[in-house]
Amino acid sequence: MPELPEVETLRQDLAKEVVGKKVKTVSVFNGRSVRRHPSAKHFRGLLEGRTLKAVGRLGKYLLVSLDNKDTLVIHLGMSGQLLRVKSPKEPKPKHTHVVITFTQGGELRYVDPRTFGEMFVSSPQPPASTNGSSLPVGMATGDGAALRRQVPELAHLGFDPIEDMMSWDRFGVLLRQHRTGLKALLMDQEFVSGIGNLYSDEILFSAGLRYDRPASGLTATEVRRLYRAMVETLSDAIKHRGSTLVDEQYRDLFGEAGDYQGSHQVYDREGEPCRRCRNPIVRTKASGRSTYYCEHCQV
DNA sequence: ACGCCCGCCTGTAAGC
DNA sequence: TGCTTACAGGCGGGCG
Repeated sequence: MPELPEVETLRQDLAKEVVGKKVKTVSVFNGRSVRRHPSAKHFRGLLEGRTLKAVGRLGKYLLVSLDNKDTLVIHLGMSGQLLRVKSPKEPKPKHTHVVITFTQGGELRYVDPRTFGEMFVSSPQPPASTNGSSLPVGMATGDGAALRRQVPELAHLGFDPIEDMMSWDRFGVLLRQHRTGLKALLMDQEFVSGIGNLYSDEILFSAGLRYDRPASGLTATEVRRLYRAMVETLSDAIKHRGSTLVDEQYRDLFGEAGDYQGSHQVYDREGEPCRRCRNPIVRTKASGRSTYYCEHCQV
């Protein structure tokens, strides 16, 4: 389940490996992976001949800038993987849905068993029209706003917790606008983008807050703890190149596993002792998702 | 506004 | 052992 730290790790790898490369051919083996396009041929046409200029990220979305102002958007969904391969002769894993070959040699492969992920080429919104008032309330100025103009399909996403820093006061104002439970709000991509089931549980443990605390009811101290926990947990996970769980298929661009799973405090640790107070970690259901927390450390 | 459920998918694992 | 069932969950949509 690639979330922000895993996607950021891939972004860094891609920036080193594919920027400057020119797309020679695109092969689509499963049209579902490019379902936003009328046809696989349409997708190929927008990509072939283009040079990759830069790799950005917004929440869980990878944004590969092309030399004609278009952007190749990649979302890994639940089980998506990107693999950099030196030789086309290397055996293709099952569920390889898209292969991009470069004129300089080598391939970028998109593998996705559950096909929840997707790739599409996006064109920037023509200027003129609206002002910024349609942007989400949480939007910081600068990069995030520019990315949203560059990729109109992602305009609904909330602020990126790593790219769009903000003051505690501002974060508190945003929290007070929602009566949702904290976990549901952290996972709401229109509020903040990039956090999924695993990191929401880790962040809330780090902040010492329960998953079902109403977002609008936090004290100033708790707002600061939550903001700090969010930024630090995600940053630590990026430093460790993300989480690869036993039954998860997340791998980096070279097929290597992440390293953060050993640092998990609560996720997938039902019944195991809390690393802080030794009480067993509790598992429950919240909005249909497995939720792990410590009854003693989180209030 | 918000909580909750479904459908989309496949691989894995538990249950009978 | 072999079949069926449950579970994993990102996201969009729908319903109460």
